[in-house]
Amino acid sequence: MSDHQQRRTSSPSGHSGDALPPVEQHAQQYETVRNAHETELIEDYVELIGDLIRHRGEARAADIANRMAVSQATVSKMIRRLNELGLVTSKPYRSLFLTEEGQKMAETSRARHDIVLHFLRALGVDDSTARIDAEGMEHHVSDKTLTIMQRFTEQQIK
Amino acid sequence: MSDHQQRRTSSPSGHSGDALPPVEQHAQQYETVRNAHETELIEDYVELIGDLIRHRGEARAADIANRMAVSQATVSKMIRRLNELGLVTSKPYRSLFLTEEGQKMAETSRARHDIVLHFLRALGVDDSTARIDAEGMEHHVSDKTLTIMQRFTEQQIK
DNA sequence: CAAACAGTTTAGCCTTGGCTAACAATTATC
DNA sequence: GATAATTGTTAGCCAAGGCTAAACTGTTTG
Repeated sequence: MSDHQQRRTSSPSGHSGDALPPVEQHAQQYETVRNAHETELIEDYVELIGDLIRHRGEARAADIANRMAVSQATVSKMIRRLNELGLVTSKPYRSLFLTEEGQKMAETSRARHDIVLHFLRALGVDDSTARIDAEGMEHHVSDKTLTIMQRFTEQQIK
Repeated sequence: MSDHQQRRTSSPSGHSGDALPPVEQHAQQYETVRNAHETELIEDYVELIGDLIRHRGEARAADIANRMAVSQATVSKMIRRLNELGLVTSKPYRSLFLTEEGQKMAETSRARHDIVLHFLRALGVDDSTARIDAEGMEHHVSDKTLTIMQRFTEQQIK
């Protein structure tokens, strides 16, 4: 037990910033972030594969490596994982396909990504900054917040 | 080279979603995210240590472990890294202190965190969701966007 | 003041996600 | 159609960030 002692009930001296959240809530914040990190990369790959298929007609490992700025070996290894996870199907030396589940994930990711990106632009962020920020943020925005962002964007446009 | 072939200049069929960004830009997005991930955890630890010191008078490994929902062994190992990075000083079995540099990092992180958190609340996100989202988002929001968020929050309040 | 307990550290393990180098297959080119 | 170039795979390395179990230190308390 013990979040150490509980002397000094309120904040000690006149410092800035909010109070510390209760331990359980605080712990949950960090856990949520760690969980997001586990799926994040997977989603990025799947999303990119989906985008490549949509925009170029096929997804090849070399393209993925280029666009992710990562070695082909890394992509190859990752594809094996995606296979094991049942997200893509692939025959050696051939281009990739998404499974049902993979397509669903790609779709969800892309939708989320778009909402965040459009939101940032609606907020007044320039395009290239918005793209970079969106890429990082998308995995950490809850559905609730996503909904609010979407509403905001629509209002801004109308 | 080659982002594979460039046939099909514009987007193929009437699909939704934005076009793919040019390879270099796309690659940079992913690189930025990867870089953020490297510093992210470090910043979280330093920020939390700073918060504990500010709010409780001291930072002990057990508190960190509790609040991060992580084992003490993990914290211990991390503290060694923070030491090597010159961010904290520690004597064995004693509580932690931030170096000059560590304090600067804690301060910056906290400021960023607060901006994002207050922004989300100003947007209309409920407190506990805002806290969780802020924790994940803070490391992926550029300075430019941060400025815009801050402006937004101020306007909302006034 | 000795024993029990709480806190810390160390050792050793695991998975992820990078990398390079070497090799294999496919595709393009002469 | 042989050879060169491109693309894909495999093997083996590394660091980061988790974990558990065991050993050690410091503090509290009977």
